[in-house]
Amino acid sequence: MPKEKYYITTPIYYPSGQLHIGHSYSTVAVDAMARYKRMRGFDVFFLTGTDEHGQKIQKTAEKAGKTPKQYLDEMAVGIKKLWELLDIRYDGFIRTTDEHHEKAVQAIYQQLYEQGDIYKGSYEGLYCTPCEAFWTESQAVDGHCPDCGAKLEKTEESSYFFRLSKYQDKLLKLFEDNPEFLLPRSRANEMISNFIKPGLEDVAVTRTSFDWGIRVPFDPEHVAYVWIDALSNYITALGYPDDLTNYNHYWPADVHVIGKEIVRFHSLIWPALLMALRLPLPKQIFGHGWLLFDGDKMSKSKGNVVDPVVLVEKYGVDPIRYFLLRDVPFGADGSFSNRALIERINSDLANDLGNLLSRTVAMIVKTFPEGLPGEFLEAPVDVELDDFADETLRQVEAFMDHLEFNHALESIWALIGHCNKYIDVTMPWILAKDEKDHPRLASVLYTLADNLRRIAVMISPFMTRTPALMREQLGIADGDGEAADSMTSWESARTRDLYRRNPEVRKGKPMFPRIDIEKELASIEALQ
RNA sequence: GGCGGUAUAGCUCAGUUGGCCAGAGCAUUCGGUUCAUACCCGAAGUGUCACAGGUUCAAAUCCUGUUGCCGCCA
Repeated sequence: MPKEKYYITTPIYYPSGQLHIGHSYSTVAVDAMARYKRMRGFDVFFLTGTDEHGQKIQKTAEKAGKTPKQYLDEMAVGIKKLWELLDIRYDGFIRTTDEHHEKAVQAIYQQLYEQGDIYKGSYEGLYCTPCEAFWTESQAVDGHCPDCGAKLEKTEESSYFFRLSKYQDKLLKLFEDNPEFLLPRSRANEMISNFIKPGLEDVAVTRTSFDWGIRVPFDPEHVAYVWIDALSNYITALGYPDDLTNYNHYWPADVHVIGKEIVRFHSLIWPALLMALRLPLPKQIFGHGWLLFDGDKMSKSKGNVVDPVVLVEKYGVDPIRYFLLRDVPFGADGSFSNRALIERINSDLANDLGNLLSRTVAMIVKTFPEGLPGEFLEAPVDVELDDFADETLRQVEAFMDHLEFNHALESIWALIGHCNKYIDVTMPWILAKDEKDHPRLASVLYTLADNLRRIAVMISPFMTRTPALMREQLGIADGDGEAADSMTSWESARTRDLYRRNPEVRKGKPMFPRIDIEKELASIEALQ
């Protein structure tokens, strides 16, 4: 049976500056989902990339004394390095300056123009001369530029428009017929009452005020302006319109994961564009919240941008991935702070998971240096813990269906808590004292080790290094191959009692050393 | 200004269609334990559920108004 496909995307990021923890957040989330689906046997295509045109890129490059292309090539290298650092395993990385993409965008413009979905008009707005940018009435601060503060002038510019208004009724129907098309649900209400119902206006899709962009084929004075160029990446990355092999296989996307600031473009303009092109629509758009810093929006001007590279170097990939996915309810805004991060690391990773592994392995090594014996005496508490793990797995799967990463992790940690409690109840250190209790002790330790094995599988979509570290100590083979797969695949988490007899258990270093929070915060403070 | 969202323990948040003394995790305090990364287990809490009215036998949950914060306004 051929595998079912799963196509998931991140936004394409705008590299006018270094990416921060907020970008990492979207990408880590998509990576976790992609890893999960791969483990569930899907044929996954995970797309990410960069949006490389526009005036801001042009100016940033100029300031750096580089050509846009030079500048962008360097940025793209940096971004790929960041994803490598965070163990992001994407299948495609599109740059909107890729030759294929540029040609595809031109073809799309041409088609839309020919069929009358794009027409010539003029764009009126408030223009800021120093910034060379247009602003709307509402964006302007007292008639002045919100960026530089210069006085704005009313200006008109010739522009081509996309007939968004024509698709108004179809869009309304789309939202009404598919309550899961745009999540969270509140965003859909916003789109309907804020935009669709008052009446959609056509959108300007070309500019003449800058030239770092894709030339519009039917009018060389104009370059493509963001929407069509950026949004179409989701299909051009699959080869559309020339090479349809991947496109036919993967499109439509199963989910576009985006930040809430671009919900409007993805849920209105993008479907309308696809309708105009007579292509299938994505199944779902998920607009997640923002990662705030101490409750404040991150911005360069505030100087509170959190650099993911620094965090990973300091604390490791898995703690950062864990924090992002656990602490922030996907969909709502979350808050990053050094204190919150360290508290999570200490309580969840060091105390709960790390210590559980540590105490289990230590007892096995101490009492059964030759490995767990084949004969042991099972008790109802053991079965009860295994049942709990079964239920945990079911919950994790249900939560993942709705991209509720934080809840999935919460469930797994409830199982970890249950294991710690199980140790208290069974009191293995007492059993160790008397040799005649050793069969019972073997069962207790076996139950713990087997559940740790299952936990290692369940956390695999979220944490990329920890499962291997756990298996190493538990004496479970890792890596590819059937032998390893039987203990590490998602399906193996469904099955209990897989942990072998006489494993080569060895004590390792603590996976997550406890951090002295006050000292750590003080040293961070000192750096600033 | 318009539309929408949100306001619950020190912190981060759950609270389904209104119904037992309002919950979880973390942090705090106390007790237990000692296999373990001074960890784990247990207990104790603390709350005018933003404010003011209203509907109801009954509201954190519905309605109205006010205030704070947030997003969007092509």
